[in-house]
Amino acid sequence: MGTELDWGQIQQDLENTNTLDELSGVAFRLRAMLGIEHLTYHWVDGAGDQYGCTTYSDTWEERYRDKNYHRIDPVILGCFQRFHPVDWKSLDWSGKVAKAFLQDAQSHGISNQGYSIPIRGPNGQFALFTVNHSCDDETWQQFISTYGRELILIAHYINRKALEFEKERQPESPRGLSPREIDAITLLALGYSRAQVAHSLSISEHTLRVYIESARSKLGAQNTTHAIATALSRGLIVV
Amino acid sequence: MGTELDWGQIQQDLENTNTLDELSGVAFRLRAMLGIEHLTYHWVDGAGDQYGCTTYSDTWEERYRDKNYHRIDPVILGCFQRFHPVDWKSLDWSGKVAKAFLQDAQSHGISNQGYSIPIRGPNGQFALFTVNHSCDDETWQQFISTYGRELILIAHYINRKALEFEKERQPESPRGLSPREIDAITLLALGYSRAQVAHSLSISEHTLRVYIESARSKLGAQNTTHAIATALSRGLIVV
DNA sequence: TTTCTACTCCCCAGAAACAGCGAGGGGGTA
DNA sequence: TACCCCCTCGCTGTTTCTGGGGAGTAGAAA
Repeated sequence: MGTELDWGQIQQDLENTNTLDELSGVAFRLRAMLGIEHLTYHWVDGAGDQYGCTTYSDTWEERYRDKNYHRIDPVILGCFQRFHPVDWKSLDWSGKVAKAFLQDAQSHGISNQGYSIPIRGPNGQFALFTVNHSCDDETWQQFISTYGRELILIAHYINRKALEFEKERQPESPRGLSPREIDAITLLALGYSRAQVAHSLSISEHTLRVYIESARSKLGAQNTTHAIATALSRGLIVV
Repeated sequence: MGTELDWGQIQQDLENTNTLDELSGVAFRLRAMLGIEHLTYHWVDGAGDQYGCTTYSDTWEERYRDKNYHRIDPVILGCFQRFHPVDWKSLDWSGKVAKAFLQDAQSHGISNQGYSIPIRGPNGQFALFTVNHSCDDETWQQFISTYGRELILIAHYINRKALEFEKERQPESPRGLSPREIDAITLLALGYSRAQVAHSLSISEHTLRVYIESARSKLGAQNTTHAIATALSRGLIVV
């Protein structure tokens, strides 16, 4: 494994990256710089419309998507509730499905040591940056303590780049919700009924419905529950 | 301004920080290390229940809270929609309220140059790390390009510490949901009606209701919408 | 073996949410 | 000034959800 990263080069490299495909090249070059076996940036989208760049095999990538593994992968589930980087060893692999997943992963070339960094952006965006290698625990510990800070920064910069691409992909500007709309759906998300919300906000239930309706249409949601879920996952409201 | 940060010392300092009050000490020491006038970590909570650590005057801090400035502060509004760090100059200060806010801030000792880094954690947590100084544009540019990466890391580590404090404040042990229950509420969160969900899962609508009911009671939720919001914010389902 | 949990199905009546309509006042922006 | 968005209130009927109840299977855990 190398000893020091050339940040000028990394930033230059990212600067010259203009498409998602080119990001894969960055992944491979970073892998070489770090001297590890695998490196992945994975934008996690609940709908399964996920992408990123990886040095894993295409086979595994496809399999992961086909099997909807992002719903059971302990790495994703664990990181989703954490802020700090996570060593795979500290995750919960006790479940039956988790064990089967682990076995399947290893049979597709995923190494035993892993370290994943959760990254979050606006509107509830969530991504994972992962380094993966096969070695003993001590060597791995050494690697993490040497490169821990650098890995956080790499995760940050790659995500920044990915968000740029995303912005180009969907220039739709999701209009924000008005304060009253936010109040309304926040209280609904807290379990209040319409009547209770209307009372809390000191407005009539009819008025309340107008807010819910407009929030729903702004969010492109099918129904109230969908609107709440959308607002939550976009980070428009906090419960 | 200094030239190189001693990360060992910074991490040690954070390690020894066990309360929110002690975090203020860290802020002052970091300010000295960076050789700037002000430094702020600010946890932004939609409900206004915000806290953090700052080297700003208590007067300004109180005023900020009293006036609910977090609702109009262009720094917060701007950073909330961005991922990358933001120089205050690139924000939109054109509004009337924004100008008044800026003037008020400067009359309370806030310097002209500012650089804010948005940070996000699980469950929609959002915080800002800001450095503030008075100097000309060129000097400031120099400072940012020298310390940009370090500032990102400082923001990361302080936020990690703040989240630890927060977790101590509200410990909870959520029982997991069964696979069928997860399927059910996930589809509901995606906007499906009961009938559609039942059809998708190839079960009767009656059965579906049992799942929703049991999920609701496990989550301690008042109604279906509440259950979905709870599951989402606990990271039990992903949409 | 017993016990527990997960999964499946069924009934009913009342409460709540839904969809779509219209209308007026206030405030800021162009 | 005109325009747009936000906030507020109103009506009606239809669809859906809610909250009780009970009951049987299979598999895993104790």
